[in-house]
Amino acid sequence: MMEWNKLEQLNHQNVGGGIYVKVMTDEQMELLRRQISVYATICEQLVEMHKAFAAQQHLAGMRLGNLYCDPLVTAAGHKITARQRWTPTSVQLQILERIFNEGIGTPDKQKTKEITAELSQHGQISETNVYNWFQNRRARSKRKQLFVAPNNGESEVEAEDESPKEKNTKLESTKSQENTAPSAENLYFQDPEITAEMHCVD
Amino acid sequence: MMEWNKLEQLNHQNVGGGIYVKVMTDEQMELLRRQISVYATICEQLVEMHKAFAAQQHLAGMRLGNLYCDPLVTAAGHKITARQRWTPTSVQLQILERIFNEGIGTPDKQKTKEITAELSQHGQISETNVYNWFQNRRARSKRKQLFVAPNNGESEVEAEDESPKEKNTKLESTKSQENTAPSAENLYFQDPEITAEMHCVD
DNA sequence: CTTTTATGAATGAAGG
DNA sequence: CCTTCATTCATAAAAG
Repeated sequence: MMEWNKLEQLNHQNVGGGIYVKVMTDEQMELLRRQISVYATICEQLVEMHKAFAAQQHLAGMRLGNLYCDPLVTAAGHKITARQRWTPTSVQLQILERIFNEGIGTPDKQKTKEITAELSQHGQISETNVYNWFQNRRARSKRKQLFVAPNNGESEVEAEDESPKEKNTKLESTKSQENTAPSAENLYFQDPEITAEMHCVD
Repeated sequence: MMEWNKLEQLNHQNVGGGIYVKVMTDEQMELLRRQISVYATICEQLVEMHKAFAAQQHLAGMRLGNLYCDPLVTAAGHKITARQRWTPTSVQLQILERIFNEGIGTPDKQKTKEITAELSQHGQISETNVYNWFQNRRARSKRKQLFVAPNNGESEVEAEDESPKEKNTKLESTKSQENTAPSAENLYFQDPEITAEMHCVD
């Protein structure tokens, strides 16, 4: 497969002392991840299909057992495609949190650059990371309030909270879009449990 | 299996200009090849098995075709979960992506209608969806550049791109949309290039 | 090691 | 067109 040959030729980098190593860009990494993932999905589909056929008629003759058990595949299959993600260091987190609180919440493009610059002194980080962080922080902070607000207030339910329980409720804000699937499917949606399972499947 | 996060930590190399890139050792490369080839083999075997079953009896009910062609059907035979919002099928995505790249970026009212018409042959979709998609695609592609642009360039690490042609590649065909469980069947049949490469892996 | 939770990232849609 | 919000997905970290 040429792809790798090409890779080899194009991605040899002379690192410092004159040693050549293979280098992959994020894009290439992503491509690989996708390719593998495609196979993983195909395998799953085929396996399911086979099960269906086999069950439908007791053709237990051809077992897939050995295929499933291949050490290289089981469990490893999908993990391979795992993708890395940024994780803020505690220092970075403190700073971000501080900025978020004092901050007036809306870090514009310029501000983002500054923040990124400051944080990069404490570890790897990119502007995108900062951008996403604030985006998520804001969204989640807001969502938390929604769970507290609906309550008449007074009493006690202490703000703080994080009561993890109700947090994951299903806001069934199903505003159906034009393409929502047939009504029957909606039933599935009502039950968080099932939904969760389905997510696991894919 | 090998974790990428670890890879990232251990294999980040500071190449010349201070840019970090991911590096793979020959062993890791080899491991990847083996893993991919395992999938390739299993897929082939499963396909063969399925053909055998299918031929053996015309199971009208479960057509292989349906599974492969309907992007909405997921692997496990699980019904598609109703979505709150439109999600392009992989076929639609490919087309959109293609139009975006070749296209001159500004789909006017008329153009949008045409595109919508074409895409609706591959799944539910509305003009609004198309409109939003291009809007977002453009905006994000642009933002990404801004985040990257400030980069002084320097070592332009790696091969990647720079295909002299144009910068469409650069945009973000890069990391993108692939979060959704890839509809394997579609990619499989529609991207011969990838398929071919993978078969050569071993 | 497996399950659960927290959270980084992706993306359709809405606002301005 | 650009920015922001809402929702979802995947995964690192934490819990069991």
